[in-house]
Amino acid sequence: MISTVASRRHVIADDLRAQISTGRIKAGDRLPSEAQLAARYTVSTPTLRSALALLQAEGLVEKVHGKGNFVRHPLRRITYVGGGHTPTNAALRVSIRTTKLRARGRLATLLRVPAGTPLTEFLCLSHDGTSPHNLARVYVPRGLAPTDVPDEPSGPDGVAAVLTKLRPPLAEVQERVCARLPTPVEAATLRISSTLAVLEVTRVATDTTGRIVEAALLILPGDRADAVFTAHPTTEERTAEG
Amino acid sequence: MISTVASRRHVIADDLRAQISTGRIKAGDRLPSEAQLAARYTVSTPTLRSALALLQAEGLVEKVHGKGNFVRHPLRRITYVGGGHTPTNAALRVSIRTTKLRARGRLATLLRVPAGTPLTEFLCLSHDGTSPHNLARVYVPRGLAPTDVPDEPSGPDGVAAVLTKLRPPLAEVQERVCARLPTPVEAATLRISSTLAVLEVTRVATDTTGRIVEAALLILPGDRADAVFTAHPTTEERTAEG
DNA sequence: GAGTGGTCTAGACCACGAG
DNA sequence: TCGTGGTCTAGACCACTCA
Repeated sequence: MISTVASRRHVIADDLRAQISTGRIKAGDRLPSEAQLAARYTVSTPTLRSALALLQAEGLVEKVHGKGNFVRHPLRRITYVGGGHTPTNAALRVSIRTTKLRARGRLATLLRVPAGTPLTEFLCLSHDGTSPHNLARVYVPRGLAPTDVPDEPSGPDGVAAVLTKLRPPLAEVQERVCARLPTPVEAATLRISSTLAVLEVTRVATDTTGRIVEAALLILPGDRADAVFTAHPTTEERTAEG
Repeated sequence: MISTVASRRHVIADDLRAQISTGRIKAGDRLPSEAQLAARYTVSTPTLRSALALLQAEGLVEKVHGKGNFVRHPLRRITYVGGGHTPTNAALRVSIRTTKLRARGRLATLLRVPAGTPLTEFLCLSHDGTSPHNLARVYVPRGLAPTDVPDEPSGPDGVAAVLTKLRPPLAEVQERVCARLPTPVEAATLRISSTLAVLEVTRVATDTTGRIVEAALLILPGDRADAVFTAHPTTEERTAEG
């Protein structure tokens, strides 16, 4: 066996987890201070903190510097639907920042354009209620639809319209998914613990001429997001693989 | 700004990371002992250890109790191809354990069968060289193809044959992907740090009659795995969404 | 300023691996 | 037995929040 006598932090984490899931500590509640908890469990503060770290990594507890440890609200699950469907989730509040830049390194490779190609970046942060729920960076070559992409799209609808215009000729959407820990910036933006895994979706859309018209990098918090992909092998494989 | 003066552990982690990526410390090498490193960086052991924890979470360093910290070999990337393709990767060594069990809770829901339905579980552990590279649990209702599923399939080929027999009538494959930290068992099985995120793929295959013929739970180590899904919206959406 | 978490120290003791 | 990592302690000092 790996575990000898179950380390103290796990015992404490299990106890707190049970109290949270049974409702003895409710969502939004502040936990007792770390000093109080340490005293209650008769452990030192570092040990108590390492127990809380486990709960943080599960997304169950959020630490707020100077205020305390809080039980997170049970969050609505996020389902990312793959296959090039437009994510027209009207319930979300989306803030978008548009930036012009030029393709470099990884981005140039993704879009299969030479380095230096002018791009438009849409940096989208979706909010569900008060908490951020996903982070998306969408890159579109500026040469593609120059008149369709205004410098300052009028809010979410503006960008949605732009993206929809790119949609009809789409021929292939490839989505690459990986799991990793967030970068410090991502953790701060999504307000998640830096020990909570994220789901990263890299989406590349190709039009009928084989040209890449969009690359998107989506970051979804792992505690409440999953991505769904549906395939119909019998119909699809006839065309794709004979 | 969040970071005031970049905590010591990050400075140390950055330094070690640079030494590893520039080749000054080579793959497979043992790092100096934690006590030596702590002395070199003039920090206490807990601080030094927390720096190593960062590298562990990235999959860059592996700790072996009683022996030391080792730089992991750059690992071949694993690409899981979605869409119901048979993963016929002959380069992998696969060990399979077959178990008979009955559907309960989550499994019954997944397979849409009543609780108590007899199932066959294939627990597959793939190895690429010496290190484990993915963990799969495949569940097939026993009532489906009773004569096709022998009690003890003769190694990988036996199971591959079984799974292939289930393939022709497949109508839909749905794959749900999420990111999370591994369970202690998964971490031990895959020999990864419990702070290294994994990619979990839940695959459900339906035949032409709408019955679920297979549910699979795949666990892929996040440091080297990603899943790829390809869709052809213009052809697919005509049939799926009109 | 009082209370909170964030980071770090200097050391103790235990468990594992190899000789 | 010895060197390694694994866990824990009892405090120190700093940074943030709020009154």
